[in-house]
Amino acid sequence: MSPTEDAASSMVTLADIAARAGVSMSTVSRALNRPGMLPAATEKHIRRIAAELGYRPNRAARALSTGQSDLVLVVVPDIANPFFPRLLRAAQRTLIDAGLYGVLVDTSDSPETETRLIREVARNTHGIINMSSRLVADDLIALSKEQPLALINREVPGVPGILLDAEAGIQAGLERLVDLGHRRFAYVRGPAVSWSNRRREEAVRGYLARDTTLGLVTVDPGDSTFDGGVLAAESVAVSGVTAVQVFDDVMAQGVIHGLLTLGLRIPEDISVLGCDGTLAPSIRGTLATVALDYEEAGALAARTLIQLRRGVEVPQPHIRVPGSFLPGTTIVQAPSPQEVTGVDSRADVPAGADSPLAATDR
Amino acid sequence: MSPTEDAASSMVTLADIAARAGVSMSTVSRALNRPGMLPAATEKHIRRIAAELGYRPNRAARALSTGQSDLVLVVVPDIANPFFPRLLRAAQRTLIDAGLYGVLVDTSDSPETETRLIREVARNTHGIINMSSRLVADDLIALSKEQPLALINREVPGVPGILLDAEAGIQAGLERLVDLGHRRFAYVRGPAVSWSNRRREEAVRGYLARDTTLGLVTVDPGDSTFDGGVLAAESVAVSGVTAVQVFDDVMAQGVIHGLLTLGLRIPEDISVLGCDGTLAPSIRGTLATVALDYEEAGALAARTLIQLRRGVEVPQPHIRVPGSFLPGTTIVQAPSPQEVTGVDSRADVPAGADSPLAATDR
DNA sequence: ATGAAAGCGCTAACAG
DNA sequence: CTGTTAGCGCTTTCAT
Repeated sequence: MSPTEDAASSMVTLADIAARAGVSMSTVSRALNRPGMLPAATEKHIRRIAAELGYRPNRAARALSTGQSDLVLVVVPDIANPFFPRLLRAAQRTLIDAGLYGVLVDTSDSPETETRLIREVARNTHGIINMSSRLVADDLIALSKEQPLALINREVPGVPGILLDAEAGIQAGLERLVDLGHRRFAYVRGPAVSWSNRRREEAVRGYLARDTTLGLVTVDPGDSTFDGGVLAAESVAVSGVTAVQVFDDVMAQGVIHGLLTLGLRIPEDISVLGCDGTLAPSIRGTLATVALDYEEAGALAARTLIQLRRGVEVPQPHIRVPGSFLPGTTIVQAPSPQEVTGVDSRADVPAGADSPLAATDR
Repeated sequence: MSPTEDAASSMVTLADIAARAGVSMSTVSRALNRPGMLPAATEKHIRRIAAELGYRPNRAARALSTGQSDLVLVVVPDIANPFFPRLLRAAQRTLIDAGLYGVLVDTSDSPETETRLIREVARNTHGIINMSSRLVADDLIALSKEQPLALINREVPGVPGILLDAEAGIQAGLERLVDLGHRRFAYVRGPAVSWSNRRREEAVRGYLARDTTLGLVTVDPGDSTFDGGVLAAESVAVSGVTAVQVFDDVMAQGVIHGLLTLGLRIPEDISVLGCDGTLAPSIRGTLATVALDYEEAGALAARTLIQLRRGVEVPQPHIRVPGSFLPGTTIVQAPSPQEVTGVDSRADVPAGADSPLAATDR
């Protein structure tokens, strides 16, 4: 059979059912939307007829009447960034199960576009799931006062947020590295504006601070891409570290590529730890990384939003979904001590061609 | 400023503008929706007031009145499959520019779910973009009679479709391989149901048929994943080929992994050519592949749908968007002839552990 | 327990 | 050229 009813039956209206059942429209409406309000017999009768006729509510009419849409705006800076698809999938499935529909909007990483599109689209939605928003906190707070708003990877006071927190995974990875004899580490940064980046650097810094014999160098590439990683590799190479934690997997691939090009061996000379687990399904068993629970986080965001739509106060506004260490072949025993070179300048230096020098900062 | 108007002003209605402008609602409606119908002066005046008040149309009301929604259903088998995000992004941007909104639905690769969700959601949308649909042709034909329908990677008679056609890229890649001295090739298949897979195999077969000295072996893994690729590697290894075209990049990574595990060298012993270019932004410069133009295809699908919504007959129902060969380090000179082993069984054999034997089929 | 009726915001005849 | 009017399909008082 055809996947939708034919044109005629898809236009079945409450009035049609009412006529057929010999009751009024309001009765039909009640039977369908307020289970238990009517005598069980009539309710069942009406529901049967509705089913027979293949009735599907006209959402626009309902929205107009109630002033409440079943549309949820889902905002993403870049759908093609492998960080988002699994989140989207989980959120979308949860929404569908609740009878809600997600309108997907890609903001091209631009706060202006984000503002414009939200303003344009949000008029006709009820609820927003905003992933890795590029807006400033104040805008998000203001937005959350107009409409239910659930954030992903933003920690804004008073606004519910789901946080994909790599800390535990990063620290487990670092622990493994320390056990393997590594003492000098680099962290290659991601986008400065990103909550994830700040959080990850904190995690690295926090873990290494436990032991004063451990050293950290941070590298600030211009660009959080594969190419940025390639560039960052120069700084990593001269920094004398034996292990590097990179902001995400794509950059980590760039770092590896860059290090190999510079004549270093991976992992013999330098161990590399990525983050996100986005490449795992495609290129398994190579890059050690931190796997994030996208399914859980996406579903949580949707569930939070559904609560907010219902007017339920969300008790715990910020939920952290922990990531876990995913071993790989890019991590091995630290090279023997005499091969390790120390560095001791102090300021962070961008990994540009001119100043390919990284610096210790603790 | 806040990204949306405040609650009060976001509820500005046509009547408000009419009152403020001292005209009737219909005049306002005309000024806003039928540019040029009114005297330029009044139109401008009304538009100014509307802008001042921060008017945003209530789409539900408009939909109810016109019987036409500005929602477009976008159906995808699996958002997390890297084949789709860039298509989605392009389609979504084109839709937004046309004032339309995409409701995203993921069918979990299941035709049943696809049918159910389309039936449920399509009632309230006008137009469907269906990517790599799992439905049978008849269902799609039926669906296209109820609502504008644009397909991606499905070739269904009478239904407009955009086809990401890897043929040209595959053939350019094969040509390169032939120039490098390769004579015996394998094709590792993707999902049997997939249009892409059939088309790609055809492309390989068609190209190699030009020269009777060229041989082809096909391998049928159980599963179109990284692991399927690993399994397929066994058959590839024993087939005596020196070059292999794999259905897609993810499987190609699996094949490479499998071949390496079996002790073969890549690319010295076997050259590998992937397809899709999905891994290119993350792992550049390694896998030779066929880059597809997702941006063009996604935009074309959206534009086609927009035409259909306007009642415009689409002249050329099936548009092929050609892919192009993307060189990589997995392709080199064929090993010297004496190293090459021939195979000459004839039937396709699944690449299972029990029968790790591939077969020549032309 | 059920029906009648008003109205959500907008569009589209139909008048003037 | 512009205003009046009647719905679109549904929910929701308010009566009965």
